[in-house]
Amino acid sequence: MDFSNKLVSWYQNNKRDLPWRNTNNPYHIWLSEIILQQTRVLQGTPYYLAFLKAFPKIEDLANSPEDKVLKMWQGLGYYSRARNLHVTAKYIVDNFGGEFPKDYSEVLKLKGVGIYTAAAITSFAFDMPYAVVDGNVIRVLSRVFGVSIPFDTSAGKKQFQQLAQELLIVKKAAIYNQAIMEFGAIKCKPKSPCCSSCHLQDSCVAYATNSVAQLPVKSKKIKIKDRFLHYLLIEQKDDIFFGKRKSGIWTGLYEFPFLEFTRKMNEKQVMQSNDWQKIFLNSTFDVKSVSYEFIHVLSHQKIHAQFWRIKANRVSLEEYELISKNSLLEFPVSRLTEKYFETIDLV
DNA sequence: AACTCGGGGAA
DNA sequence: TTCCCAGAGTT
Repeated sequence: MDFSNKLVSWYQNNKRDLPWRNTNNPYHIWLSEIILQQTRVLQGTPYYLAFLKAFPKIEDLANSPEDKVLKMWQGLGYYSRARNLHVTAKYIVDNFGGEFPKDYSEVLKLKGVGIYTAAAITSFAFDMPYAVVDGNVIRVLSRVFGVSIPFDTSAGKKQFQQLAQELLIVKKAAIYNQAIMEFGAIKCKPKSPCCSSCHLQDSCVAYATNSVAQLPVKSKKIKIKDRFLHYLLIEQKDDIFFGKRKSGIWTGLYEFPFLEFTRKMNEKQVMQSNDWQKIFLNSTFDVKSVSYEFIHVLSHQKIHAQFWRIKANRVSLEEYELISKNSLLEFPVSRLTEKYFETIDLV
């Protein structure tokens, strides 16, 4: 039996029971695919179930306020996914009467849907012959066929895409795509792959050449930048300054006003900075406490954060609004802010 | 082509 | 620590 049919056969006997399988509903499949982008099944599953419960139909999602969508997405990361999910739900309701487009090029046009997700949706929902290429597929193909070109280059992407499309069983697109990804996820794993019990061992180039651990090949490595943030919880009576981020990391989430530095600053240095003095120039203030340093590590940033609790009068901050302290937990916030909330009494 | 965008789990 | 996860959008 050839590679593709072996995979399908393996899949039918070894697949996990996941909540977005065994459905042809394109709304459900789209939702699951957006949630699972760069996200593990274990982490994404509870979000998928919660979204379907809160928004049973795409119209429910389209009619929701963005802040509610972001609040439900809180903790999952890559928040542009949630904003694009919401934008696309409205777009489908407005332009397609709530019915998911069936044309590949139309699906690919949707915000937040790239070539992987377009192939996943059209194949899983409509059994159309588009091969998926995700991290799992790249790993399986690079090892089995000994493809050592870096996958994060344009030439590499093209080569893996072409190989995947050649291997696709056109008449069984949905199950084949599921099979190769499932095989990569639970058998041909990144770190300790199960080669000893692998039914493709005899035909695996990487296994024969003892290069399983060296594949796939990635060319660039990201460098992490340190950021030093001082969040200011400025309280005026029972209110506190809070605002929605407009750009950069955590766009769309809410946060306290903050001062940012490129190096570690002590409290005195922070209070002597121009940014601090600009905020408190015409006001009276009293620093009640300063938290310890929270270390928040992201893929490309290491954030050092401290939270200042300050009572003040006559502060004005244009980009922020004064909200009631006891409503803070209703807003979508980053995991960093959420973790800070877990350490204090807000009232 | 390079950069940006989260958070967590596994080794 | 390092890697990478059912990647996409912007510059």
